[in-house]
Amino acid sequence: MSPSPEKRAVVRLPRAERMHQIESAARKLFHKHGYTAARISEIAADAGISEAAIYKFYSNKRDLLHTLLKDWYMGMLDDFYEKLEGVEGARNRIKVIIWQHLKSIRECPDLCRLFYSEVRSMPDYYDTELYELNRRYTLVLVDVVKTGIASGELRPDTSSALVRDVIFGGIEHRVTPFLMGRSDIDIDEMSTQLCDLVCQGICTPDAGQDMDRLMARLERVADRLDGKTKGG
Amino acid sequence: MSPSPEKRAVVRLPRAERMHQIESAARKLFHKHGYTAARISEIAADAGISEAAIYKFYSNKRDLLHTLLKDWYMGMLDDFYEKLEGVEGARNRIKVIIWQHLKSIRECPDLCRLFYSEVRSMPDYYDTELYELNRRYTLVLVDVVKTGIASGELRPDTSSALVRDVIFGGIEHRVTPFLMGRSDIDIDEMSTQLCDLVCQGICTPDAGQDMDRLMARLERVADRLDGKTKGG
DNA sequence: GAATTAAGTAAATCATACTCACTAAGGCAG
DNA sequence: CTGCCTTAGTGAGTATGATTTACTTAATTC
Repeated sequence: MSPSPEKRAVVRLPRAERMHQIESAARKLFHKHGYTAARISEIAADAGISEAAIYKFYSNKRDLLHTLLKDWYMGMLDDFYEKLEGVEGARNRIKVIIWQHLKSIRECPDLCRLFYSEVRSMPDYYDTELYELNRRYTLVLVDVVKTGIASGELRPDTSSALVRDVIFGGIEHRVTPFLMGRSDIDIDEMSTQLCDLVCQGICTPDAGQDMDRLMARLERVADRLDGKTKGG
Repeated sequence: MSPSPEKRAVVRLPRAERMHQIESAARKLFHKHGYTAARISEIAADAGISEAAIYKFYSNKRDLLHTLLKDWYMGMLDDFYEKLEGVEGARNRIKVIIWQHLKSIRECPDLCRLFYSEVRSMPDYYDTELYELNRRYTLVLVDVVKTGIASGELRPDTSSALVRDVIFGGIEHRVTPFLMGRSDIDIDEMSTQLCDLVCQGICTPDAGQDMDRLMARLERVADRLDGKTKGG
């Protein structure tokens, strides 16, 4: 009945399908063990193929990692453009960018962490496609800031690059405990707080609040006088 | 004259001295090749000993890296306390912290980069002494902000943790091209810009003593009117 | 000057990314 | 239907580099 040394039939899949399986396995195991500790052998086993087969699709382990992250980044970029559509005003647009960025992180903390720890700090990062994608991504914010300066909504001496670094760098630090699995994040609260912090610095101050307070006080005085004179 | 298979005499040094040599070599080679690509064998050769000897002093390659970075961090912490002495006012103290942090980075970009890329993102970072040192380091800023809130100099709804993340995260991003050897940094300009950006957000807006004077006058008027109606 | 400690080594071990030389499935041209 | 050719897939390596082991010998102590 069952031929003894049954040579398990080799399962062959179309290229795209197999790559999808490999990438799923890689993502799972990079997440579980981290990039360095994740073993190609384990990824291969999980994808149902031999180690050597991995190298038919990716030139090396790093290339596999970059493939995962490029997909993620391209999705995030699309989200930016989509969500910004129809939003007017520099402050509102900045808020959307912050919110959307936090949402992407919340959805894929594993990929985000891989990007922070394994890609961005490598010596050859500036030569990678991911660097280019990241540039395009952060450029969205830079352009919003520049437009805001031109329209007069933002201080003319604002450094758009500094705003970019403060926002993306601030988010990165703020989000680290979450990426390490030590806490959760409240996207709405965090985006509001950060946007307020940054904008109350870079928005042209509309001394309005003070004026409001003054008016309110004046009104109270007037009321008092009114009441007194009416009553007396 | 010269004995042929001359067995090169083994040079023995006191522990502290040898460790110093190893750490110098390690720093040099970590800088030259990056942590992963730096070879223990090359570090050993540079320090004038065999590979195996390294393990008499450090439990592994990572431990050697952490030793370098702990020294650096401890020096930075001392600098903070020293430079803050005698500086009054939240805004001035924040400026000093930013300036000093940038100066430390400028002086040791190699160590800074190792910390960013090799230490902070490791899964076990939270269990390391470096994590504790980093906490103490950033706590200096957090305390300054809290004191500033208490004294009324900073907005009462300021999140000290957010300020910390925005400042240290912003600096990290701002400084990355420099760490990668692609640009220089102007400490004075950068610290002024960043401090202005952050403080004009978190400082209670003294929309001018002008406004205050105006309001004081208004109050006097109100009081006088109050007195008049009371008296009359 | 014997005993102990500690600096140092050479050679083995081990883990793991990556390569090589090969097998065979299955679409397609004739 | 059949032989060819592209390509998914494999098993058995190779290479490299961190760490371990078992040992040697210089310095220190009593």
